[in-house]
Amino acid sequence: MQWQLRGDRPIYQQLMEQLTEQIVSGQLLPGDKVPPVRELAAEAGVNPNTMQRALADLEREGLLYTNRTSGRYVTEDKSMIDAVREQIAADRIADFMNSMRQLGFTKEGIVKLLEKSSMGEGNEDANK
Amino acid sequence: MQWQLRGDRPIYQQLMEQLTEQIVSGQLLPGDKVPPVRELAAEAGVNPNTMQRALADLEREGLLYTNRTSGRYVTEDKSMIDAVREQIAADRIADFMNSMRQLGFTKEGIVKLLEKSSMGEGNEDANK
Amino acid sequence: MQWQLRGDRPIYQQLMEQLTEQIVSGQLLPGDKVPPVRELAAEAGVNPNTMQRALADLEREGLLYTNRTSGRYVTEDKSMIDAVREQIAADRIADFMNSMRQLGFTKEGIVKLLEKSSMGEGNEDANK
Amino acid sequence: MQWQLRGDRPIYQQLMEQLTEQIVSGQLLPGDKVPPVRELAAEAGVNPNTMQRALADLEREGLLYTNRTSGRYVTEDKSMIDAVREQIAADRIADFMNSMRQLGFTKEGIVKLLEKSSMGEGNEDANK
DNA sequence: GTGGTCTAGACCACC
DNA sequence: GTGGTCTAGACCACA
Repeated sequence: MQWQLRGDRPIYQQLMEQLTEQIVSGQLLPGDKVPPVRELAAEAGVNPNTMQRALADLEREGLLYTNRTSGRYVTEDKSMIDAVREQIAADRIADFMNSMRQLGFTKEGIVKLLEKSSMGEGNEDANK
Repeated sequence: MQWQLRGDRPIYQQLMEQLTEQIVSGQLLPGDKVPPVRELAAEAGVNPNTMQRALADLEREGLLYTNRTSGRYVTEDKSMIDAVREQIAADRIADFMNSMRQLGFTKEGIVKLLEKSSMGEGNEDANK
Repeated sequence: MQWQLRGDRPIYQQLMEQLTEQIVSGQLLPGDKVPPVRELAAEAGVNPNTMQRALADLEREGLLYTNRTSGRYVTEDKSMIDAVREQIAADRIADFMNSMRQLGFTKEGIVKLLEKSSMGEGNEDANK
Repeated sequence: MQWQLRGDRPIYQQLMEQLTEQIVSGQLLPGDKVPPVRELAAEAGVNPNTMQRALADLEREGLLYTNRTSGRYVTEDKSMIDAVREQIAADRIADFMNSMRQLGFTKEGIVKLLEKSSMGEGNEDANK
């Protein structure tokens, strides 16, 4: 996994976001084992405590669970993962719409532009 | 005008972007006088040289022009402003679509969500 | 404030419990300023980070809130404090009842003994 | 029998308490033979000397007696067992009441809560 | 080898 | 001076 960290926001937050993206986008599937804290920390180039905090916070959110001695796993509650994905999508849509409106576009105008735009194929299952 | 500057990218670039946004969103109209460099620089809390560079670059792009004796003005070439707005919009749409696709959404799914979303009223004139 | 810490459970948990007791018992009133993290940490003889964690967790629970530069305060939501007190009371009652039942007492027998027992005066307001 | 031992208090004390609980709760009846020291020690995972001390102390209290040739037995003096149970109950009640009063409850409030609480059925015979 | 906790010490933003 | 974050390094329980 590749990590993109910037100094302008708490690192643990960025780690949480990127791990969440891995989960909601299906790169980490329900029930999958998450690599050990120390391994992820080394990968991301952060202190193990920082990664630990990110994982613990995701656990409080319900996206992960810990099996004390065997490691951390992605939740098997697909509806929770779906809910998180829908929330993230809603946030991004709101940001996007505001940004476009700032440029003087209306909702209808945006939809028209979007329909003309090209895009690679997504996962149909995600659009329930 | 309120300026949002961050230390992770060239300041003059951010100034250019925000001035461009002012122009394409109609907060600065074609032919409007742009405030003096020193005034803008003070407002933004940057060195006048930095603001000067941003304005000069926008001038090279054609969005501004200088009347040596009376100051800087927004271009009166509306088609150029429109072209810039369309370019910015296209970039934002591409970013947005990629980001949504990463979450597992298809173009059709995104359009559906967008149509359901609420948004304040935009300027119809902007959607030529 | 006097702190009682034992090595058999996480310290931050014990700190949370004792701070919670301070709040639900009215020794810290709604809106009261909580002493600075570093001061509490020194008082309790723990690392500031450990006290910080306890306070941050209480904040997530809603018992405290932070005013970024001026310090931490007890929530002014009295109903939340009441809810916590009722929960703690319910837990203690359950433990007590189980322990007494283990000794062979029935609920009626326990109530009878309790009525005979002596106790200092409590705060009537707490028994709404 | 399952033993719960912690490192923060003398082991023999904890053994005494748990054996006493067995007796006053009727899991060991008056006149019952107590298993051999070595067996109990093995069960509890403690040194036989430690278990021996616990049993000797209970014997001094009168809850056990030794028949030099056939082993240790629970006392047949039911009134002594009852007295011990009442003492333990009184202690637990006092602790409980203090703890609840600390939360701001009055004796009357506690009794009310207790009456509302649910509890499995106890042994009526124990409430003389 | 796993996650969990704790300490010590540092730096930052904010006002 | 306040809370917030991060690093480095250590120790623990558990299986």
